[in-house]
Amino acid sequence: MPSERMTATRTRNRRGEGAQLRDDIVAAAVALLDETGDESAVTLRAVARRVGIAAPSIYRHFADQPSIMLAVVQQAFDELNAELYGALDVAGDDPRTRLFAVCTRYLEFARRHPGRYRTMFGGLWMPDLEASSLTEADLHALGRVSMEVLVEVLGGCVAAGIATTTDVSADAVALWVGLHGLAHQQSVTVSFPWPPDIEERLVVALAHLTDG
Amino acid sequence: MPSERMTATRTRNRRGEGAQLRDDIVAAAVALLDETGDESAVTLRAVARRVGIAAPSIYRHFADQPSIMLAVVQQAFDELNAELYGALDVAGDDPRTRLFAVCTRYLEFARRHPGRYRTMFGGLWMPDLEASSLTEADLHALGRVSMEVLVEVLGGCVAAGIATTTDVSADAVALWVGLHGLAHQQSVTVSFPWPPDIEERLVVALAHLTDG
DNA sequence: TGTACATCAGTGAACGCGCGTTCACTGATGTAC
DNA sequence: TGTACATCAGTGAACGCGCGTTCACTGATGTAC
Repeated sequence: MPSERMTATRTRNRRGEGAQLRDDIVAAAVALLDETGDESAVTLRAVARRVGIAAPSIYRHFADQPSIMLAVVQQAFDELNAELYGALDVAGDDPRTRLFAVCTRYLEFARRHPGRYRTMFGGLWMPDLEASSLTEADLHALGRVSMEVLVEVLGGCVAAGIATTTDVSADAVALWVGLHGLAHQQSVTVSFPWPPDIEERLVVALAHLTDG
Repeated sequence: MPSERMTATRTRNRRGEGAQLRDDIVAAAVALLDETGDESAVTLRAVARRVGIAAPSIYRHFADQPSIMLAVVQQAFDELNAELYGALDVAGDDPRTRLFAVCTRYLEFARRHPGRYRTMFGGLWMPDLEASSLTEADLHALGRVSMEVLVEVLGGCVAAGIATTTDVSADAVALWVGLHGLAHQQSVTVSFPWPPDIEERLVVALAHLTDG
């Protein structure tokens, strides 16, 4: 009889496959975050219950509780980056289509995983930089891919003559700011009196598109 | 000897002036939030320690712990609204100046009170609507003033012929989204590679200004 | 003016809870000889 | 092929802590008579 009520029953991993549990722990933390939308619900013990293991078992794979959250965030950024590249792959050659494909996919990610999005950009998981093994460069690297993709699609519009941007990288930042504002607010509130074309309005303005 | 170590010593209020403590409690909660930047640091007991009272004394003024947070958020929105009206009062008549005065003031508020800004728009304090006395209309009312001010200054630019907006209220929402994205990210990270003119870039694009 | 009393502002002790973390351990499984 | 042993994956009990909340209370202060 386990001392904590568990929501799952696991069979122990074979020798040499203990690392599998690490992935299960992160997945359970993500599930808790998505379901509750509340970062503080992702406690070490709640994660352990979810996975179906005893709480101390987590220490074989993570140094402490914040490390779990950090792993969740890093994985979430990887997923977001993959989504954006995926949108590019499917989008074809038209620069306007490519721009909107990326922006829409970004917003969809936030809508589909509001808890994760809020956590990624909420700053609460941010490690004490001196206490952690992460460098500030690592942190910036997490979001850099999104920015690179935006620079690429925005540059495509400029090259095609449908956007009047003179400083692509600065306007890519402005575009990201707009996307982030919309994504964040949508990840917080379900009911908000949005204009129906808020996304297009935002992207057209920030990308300085000249051609409908 | 008090049972909890306190950081302040208070003299008890005179009869009939007990309501004063309510303000002190909210002020202490705000101070904790501003200092730590962490909503979860604002516990009932931490607030009591900060005020210099015993923890149960709070129940004379708040039904429970979330009610404190709710009061903090409502007061913060009142402050933001006052700031925006204050910026309008000082700005004079030039519509471009008025637009930038409001936007700049909004961003300054977020930079000056990052913890409060994050809490206001972070959604975590949001009450269970059925458990709370607040209606959804009350919640929307909190942010409506900012939007009205934006509509006003944006409308002023259109009337003066320096902005090519056809739907002022929809573009005011888009402008707010941009401001919020910038304000939020700045309230989370101190080091971010912003273009130096990010604010102007954002406002000019989203307000569709035509004249430098 | 004096006194009994009601009210008000706030206290102190205690409760049960979930948390992160530690420690010594258990039992299955692969490996060396 | 058999067996001793090292390693690995994970456990169970316990710890101290801060939390939100409850309860019966205390002591000062204003008020009615």
